[in-house]
Amino acid sequence: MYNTPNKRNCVDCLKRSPLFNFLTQEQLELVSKNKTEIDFKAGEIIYKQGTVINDVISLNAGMAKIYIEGLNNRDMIISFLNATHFVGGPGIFVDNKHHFSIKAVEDSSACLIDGDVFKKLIKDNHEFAYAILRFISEKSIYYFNRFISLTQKQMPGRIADAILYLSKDVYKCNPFDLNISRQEIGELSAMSTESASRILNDLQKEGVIKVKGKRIEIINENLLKEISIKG
Amino acid sequence: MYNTPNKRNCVDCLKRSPLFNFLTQEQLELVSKNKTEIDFKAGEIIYKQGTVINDVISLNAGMAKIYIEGLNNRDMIISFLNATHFVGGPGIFVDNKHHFSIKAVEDSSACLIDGDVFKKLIKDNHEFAYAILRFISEKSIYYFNRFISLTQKQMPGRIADAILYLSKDVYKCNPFDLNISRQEIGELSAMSTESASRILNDLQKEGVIKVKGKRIEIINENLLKEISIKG
DNA sequence: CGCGAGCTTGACGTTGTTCAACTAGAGTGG
DNA sequence: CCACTCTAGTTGAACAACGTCAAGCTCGCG
Repeated sequence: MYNTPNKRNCVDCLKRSPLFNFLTQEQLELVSKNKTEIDFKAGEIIYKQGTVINDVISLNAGMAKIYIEGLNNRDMIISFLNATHFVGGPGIFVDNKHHFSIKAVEDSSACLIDGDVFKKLIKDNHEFAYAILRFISEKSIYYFNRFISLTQKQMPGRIADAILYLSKDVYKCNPFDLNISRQEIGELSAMSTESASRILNDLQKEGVIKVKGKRIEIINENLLKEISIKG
Repeated sequence: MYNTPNKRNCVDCLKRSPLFNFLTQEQLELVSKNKTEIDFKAGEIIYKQGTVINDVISLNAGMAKIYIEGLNNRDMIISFLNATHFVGGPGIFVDNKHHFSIKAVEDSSACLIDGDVFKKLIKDNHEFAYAILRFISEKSIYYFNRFISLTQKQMPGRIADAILYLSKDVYKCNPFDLNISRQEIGELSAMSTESASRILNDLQKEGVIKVKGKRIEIINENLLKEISIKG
C-alpha cells in the first residue's frame, strides 16, 4: 500500500460512486482536496474491524471483500466491492469505529475521503444526505435477505444464493472465473470449506451448474433459483 | 384496532421517541397535525411485510415485535419494541414497501406519522436527518451482531444472547416475566420451539438461570455471558 | 521433477430438527 | 365443583444436516 499523487479530480472522475452525483461542483472540489488515492495489493487490509474511522472510501478499481471477524477466527463475508462502490461503515454515525474489515481480494485502488468532510457534506447537502439514507437502507434490506438465507435455508439454498449473487452482482457475467477461494465461498454462505466444495459438486451432478476449478457456469438458472427459493 | 382522538400534542408528549427531540416546536406541531394515534390489541398486525408504506410509527405504550416472514411460514424475530421506540422501515427510502412485519405482542398504542411529513422533516432539518442516520446505523451494527450470533454460535450461545437481550433491553429487569411464547424465543434465536425449550432447561440444570413457566431469572450472569461469547 | 497450497472426498461424530406422545394449566360449560 | 377441551410447553427417540478430521488429489510454480 502506497500513496500516489492525487492526479484524478473528483469533479470529472468516471470511477467515483454514483452517490457523488448529488454533490455540487464546489462540493466535489472539496472532496478532491480531502481525498487520498491509495493502491492496495491483493490480500492487503483496507479497514480493520475495531479501529477508529478516519475516512470513507470509494473503490476505483479492483475488488475487495467486506467481512465481519466473528468467533474462533471465523469470518463472515458480508459482500464484495467493485469499482464505483462506496463504503461508509455504520460506525461513522455511531461510535466512530469500524464494525467490519475490508480486504482487497485483488489489486485495487480506492479513494479515501476524510470522514469529517463526508459528515459536513451530509449536513450541507440534504439531497446527498437523502442518498446516503437510501444507500444505507438498501443495505439493511440486503441484510434481511441474508438473514433468511443464512438462518432458514439449508446448504444447497445458501450456495445457490451465493452463486446467483456472484454471477449477477459481483462478476456480472455467466461463466465467471472466481478470484476467491472455496473457503471464502463458505464464509459467504455460513458453512465450512468442505461443505461448500461438496455442495458445488452436488449441484454440478444435478446439472444445475458446471464447475471447473475457479470457473463456474450456471447451466439451469431457473432450477438454481428454485433451489434458492425452496431453501 | 380503532382510532382515538388525537388528544396528545407531540410538542410536550412524554412518550414520543427521543428522535423527535431534534425537531423544532414548529416541526413538532406539523407532526402533531399529521399523526394518528391508534390502539392495537395483542396479536394485531401493525405493519404487514410487502404492503406499501404510508407512515412511520412511534410506540407510546405496550410491546410489539418486528419480524421477517421467511420460508415455509417460519418467522424470524428481529427485535422487540417498547414505548418511545421509533420504527421507519428501510423501505421508506427505497421502494416504499415494508420489508418486515410488526405485530403487537400485548395491547399497545402507537402514533402513525405521515411518511411524506417524515421525509420533509429529513430534508428540512439536517440535525434530524443526522439523528435518523445514526438510528439506522445503530440498527446495522445490531444486525452484524445478530449475524455472528445466529450463524456462528450453537444453540446455548444463541439462547444466552436471547436471554440477555430480553433482560437488558426489552424487560429491563432481572427476574422477568415473559409475555412471549417459547416459539417466539425460538424465532428470536433461529431454532425450533422444542430446541428453545430444551436449552432453557439445560441452562437451568447448569444453574445459570431459573425458569418457571413464563418467569426467567438470571442466576449467574457472568457464566451466561461466557456462554454467549463462547458460542 | 518435486513442493505446497488449495481443493476434494470419505468416514465419523456432533448438532439440531422432526415427529409423536405426553403433561400442565387455563378456560368452559354442565 | 368437576369433567372436558384446548393450547402451550416438555420430553424422548429417530433421523437428517452439518462440521471435523484425515487422507488423497490437483495444479501452478520454482
